Amino acid sequence: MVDRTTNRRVARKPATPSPTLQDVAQAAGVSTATVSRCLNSPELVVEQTRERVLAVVQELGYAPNFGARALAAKRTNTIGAIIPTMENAIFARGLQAFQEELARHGLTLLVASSSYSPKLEEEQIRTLLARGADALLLIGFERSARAYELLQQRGVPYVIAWAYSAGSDHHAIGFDNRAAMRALARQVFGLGHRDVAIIAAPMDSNDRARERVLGIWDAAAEVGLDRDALTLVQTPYSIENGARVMAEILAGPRQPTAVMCGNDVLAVGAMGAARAAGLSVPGDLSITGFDDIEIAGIVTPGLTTVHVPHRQMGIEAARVLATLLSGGAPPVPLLLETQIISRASLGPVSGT
Amino acid sequence: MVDRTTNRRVARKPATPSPTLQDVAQAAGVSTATVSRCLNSPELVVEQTRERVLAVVQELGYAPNFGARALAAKRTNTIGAIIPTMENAIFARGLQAFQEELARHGLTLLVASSSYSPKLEEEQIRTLLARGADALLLIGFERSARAYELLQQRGVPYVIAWAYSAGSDHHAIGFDNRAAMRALARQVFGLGHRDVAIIAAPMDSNDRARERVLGIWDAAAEVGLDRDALTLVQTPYSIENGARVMAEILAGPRQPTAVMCGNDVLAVGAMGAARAAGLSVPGDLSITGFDDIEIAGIVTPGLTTVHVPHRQMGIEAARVLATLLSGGAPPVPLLLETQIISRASLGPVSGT
DNA sequence: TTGTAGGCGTTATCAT
DNA sequence: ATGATAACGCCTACAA
Repeated sequence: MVDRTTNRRVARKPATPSPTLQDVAQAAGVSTATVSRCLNSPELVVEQTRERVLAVVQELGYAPNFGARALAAKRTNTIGAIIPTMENAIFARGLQAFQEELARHGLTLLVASSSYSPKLEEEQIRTLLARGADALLLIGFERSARAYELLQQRGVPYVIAWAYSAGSDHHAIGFDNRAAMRALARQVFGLGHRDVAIIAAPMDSNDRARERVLGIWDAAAEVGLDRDALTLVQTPYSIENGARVMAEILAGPRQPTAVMCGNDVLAVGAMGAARAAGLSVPGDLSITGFDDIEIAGIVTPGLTTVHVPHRQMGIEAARVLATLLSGGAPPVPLLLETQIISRASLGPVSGT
Repeated sequence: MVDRTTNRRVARKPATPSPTLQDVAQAAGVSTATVSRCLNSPELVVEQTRERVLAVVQELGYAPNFGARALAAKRTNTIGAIIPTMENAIFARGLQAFQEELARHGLTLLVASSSYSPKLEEEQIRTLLARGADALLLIGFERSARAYELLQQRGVPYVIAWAYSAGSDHHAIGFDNRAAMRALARQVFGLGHRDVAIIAAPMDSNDRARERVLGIWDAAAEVGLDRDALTLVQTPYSIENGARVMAEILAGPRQPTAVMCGNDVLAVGAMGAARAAGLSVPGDLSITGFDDIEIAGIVTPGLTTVHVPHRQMGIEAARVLATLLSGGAPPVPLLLETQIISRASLGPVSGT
């Protein structure tokens, strides 16, 4: 394939196309049906034949053609997942665990990302279904009615993760974003903070972001603070955005004593900006995050945040789908526990 | 679909299966061939017919069946990418850019991860090919001869990224890991460091990791240091591993004045551990990374590292594949420039 | 236990 | 410009 003289690749189409079931069958001296069985229901074929066939399969490096298989069997053993973004670590760990558990059930993962856009998400759902995904993992409840209709109409099982709602009709596996953030906010207010700013992700079309802000407002109300008393800025998740917004807040008229961020990525950025502005954390300013991703424990000071059981969520989600696909009893929505991780970034309001 | 009385999902298979070309054709009063043409070569069908057909397509929410299409057309407009891991941010940005550029060419991305295992990578190659990937993105040169044979035999175009080798037969788009790390190491030695430890990723089956260590050894030799004089520890990429290994080094007999890490993730972990041990960076200990991912600029002190043009690499890789697929001239391997980013984590050796 | 044969939804080649 | 129709590679009753 390579012309060694000029050391340049020779563009040429395959001399050897992929071997097919036919090829294997012929080489093994059996019918295609038998080869197919060897691969899909080995127990139906007698040991001797099976061994011979599998040897040929090995030798030829045969791999079933996915399209053909999907077409004939009407299932692909493929699970599609649509996550808002692959850029930061938020979903990475959960997805990894999801994948590992799927593999344990003989299922393959197909990932797509929606960039937090409902329109794009719907498109991705369509794409994944056309690609033959047998089931889907979706993040959060919020999406167009059309998207839900599409799923129901096609009868595709799906599970919603990263969010939980008690009375929901959907299979869900997640945690209570609002309650978790409320608990954290109580701590913040309990330490005497009253000038609190919120850096959240864009709340339209992101129920998790919204729920978390609601949690803060809940706690604010408990100490008699009006929600309008809290500065609220929305910006897409990224370290840079967190830093930029924090700089803007610090340049603004009201200096908060604490900044609660919608997630760790924003918080880490905010912390960087605060430090760059010469503020000490938590001396001059307390900062909190959400998620407890790896960097939360690495930054200085350590970030006080809410631990989310990402891996467990991924594993449970995979199990739910596996159960659904094998016709098992539809499990009940599962609520996982979160936990406040107290590190140094949150301290009492500085005495003035 | 949902029984509102008990508020429990009713498990049932679709009343409405996905509409097929047939359905559309029938509803529009044309043949399936015409519908197909409307979708794939609209210019071949007269406007009036086309409009009618497309209206029906809309109405029925028709989406072509991927498997059937792949089977018939023998191409999928899908590009497979096999990256070592999705867990950390190393490949995230480049992959995102890759994806965006692919989309611009009407191509879809399919991601698989190999967990840094050559065996798994080969398996993934097989899987992606079976799934009909028209071309592949691979990371680094090192893989089994079998894997390369498979690719050549099938005539599947592929491009290798994150690495570069001058005399290579492969389409590659990357940077010189060895030279880049050598340049950084020269700075380290230039600042007077002689007790230098290396925290690298496992070097078997990871040419990037190996090249980077070689670069350090190159520079060491230039100042008359034997490579054995440098402590070398290998550990998989993760913040936690970086921290653990650093702790071990600090507990060991020889205290380095500088630690060069194979990438930023390890470096950030190492920095955390150093701080936890009460060392000041760079006062007591200098630390360097590689990649220049986001956290490098966020940690305290900022991490001195090598900037890799991830996005550009992703974009160029996508262009190469698009060109290859459209039968264009095979481009020559492309070498991108890296750049040393000097932040605070690297300082002169403390005077004793 | 194994083989035969029909069909899955598209594309593409011929005709018309 | 459009319509028949033969592949494409595999699965799965059904038969033997």
